[in-house]
Amino acid sequence: MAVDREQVLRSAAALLTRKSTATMDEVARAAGISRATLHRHFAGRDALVRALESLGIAECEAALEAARTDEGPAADAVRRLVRAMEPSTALLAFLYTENQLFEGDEQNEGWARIDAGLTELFRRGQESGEFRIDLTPAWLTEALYGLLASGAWAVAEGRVARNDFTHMIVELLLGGALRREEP
Amino acid sequence: MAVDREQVLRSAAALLTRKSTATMDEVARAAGISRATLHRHFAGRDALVRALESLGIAECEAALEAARTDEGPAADAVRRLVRAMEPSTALLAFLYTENQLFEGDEQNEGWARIDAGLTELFRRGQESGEFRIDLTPAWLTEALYGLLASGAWAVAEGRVARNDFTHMIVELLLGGALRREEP
DNA sequence: CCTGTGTGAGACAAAGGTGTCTCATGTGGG
DNA sequence: CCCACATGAGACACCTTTGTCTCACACAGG
Repeated sequence: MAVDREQVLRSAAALLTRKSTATMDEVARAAGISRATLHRHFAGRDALVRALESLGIAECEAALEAARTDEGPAADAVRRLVRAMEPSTALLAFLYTENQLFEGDEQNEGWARIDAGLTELFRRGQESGEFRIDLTPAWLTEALYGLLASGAWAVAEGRVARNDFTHMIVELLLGGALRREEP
Repeated sequence: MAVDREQVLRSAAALLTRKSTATMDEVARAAGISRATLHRHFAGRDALVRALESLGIAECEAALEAARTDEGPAADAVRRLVRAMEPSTALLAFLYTENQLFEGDEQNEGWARIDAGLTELFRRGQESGEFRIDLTPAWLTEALYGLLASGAWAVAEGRVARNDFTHMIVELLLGGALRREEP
């Protein structure tokens, strides 16, 4: 029967997130297929990583779309966004640490669009007075990526409950660790 | 003249942070020495990574010590800690993403001590009422690692000014992105 | 029933990285 | 001045991974 391309990418992402040096053979076995079949669907390791990148970009853009980041209070938009991104975090954590993607100094333009969307959201929050202005939108964007990766990693290692994922990330990103008098 | 072992480790960390798959030859050239000499000082790639791990652990423990995390308000202790860790963040960013270190499922006990120190700091902050209690100490510890790595990455890419590093991380970790009425 | 398509298993050469060795060089200390 | 020692350069075999190929098999559709 025909191989489910997306399911292969899913298992590859899960494996590569844990062990970024996994061989094509390990990736194939993790997907329950043979190395030959894996090669028939993805010309090589590069093609596989590029396909994972495309999948990650597509899911990020879908999440940005679904979260309607240009509507309502920016804080609520961030909450919707993180919730929408949650299923993709394992994949994103892998891609975030795969700095090899930028070696060709020509990073996929999809990332630029996503970065722009996130930066715009934080900028909008600053303009509306919701977010503080001493933390730049670029840093908040970077921090969101980092927290998503950390969260995915912590969940995978069992240090954080999967159910708390969105809450932990959103609350830390928006509210910080300090306790406040008024909610 | 004798090779400066620490300087070799520094340049190796800087290179491997950018390109974790760099070969021994690339590491050697980045350090300005030959592959043969690199091999004389570090038996192999594993030994090199282990040495980097030991260096990272030593610097983290030194930072924990220097920051006196058990003294004064926990928030101030976090500020001192991040400031003390700043010079080590490039190395830490590499080690944080080098999940291969835990393959032998026997992670260096040094990390356990550091984790314990950080967790204890956040726990103390919760107990004193400074930190909110809905974010677990384990998650705050993980988030600190993630933000340090993100920050190091953002600085290396030029997306954040190096001078703002400590401020960006501490303020986001403690205060979050939301603007507050009272300082 | 037959055929075509997709798959698994294995063989194979090529490429790249690794670890070890030798030898020449250059430098600092005695 | 001379010697010991550390280094650089290169050669070498070995190993792992990769990419390709072949062949047999299973299964679904005609």
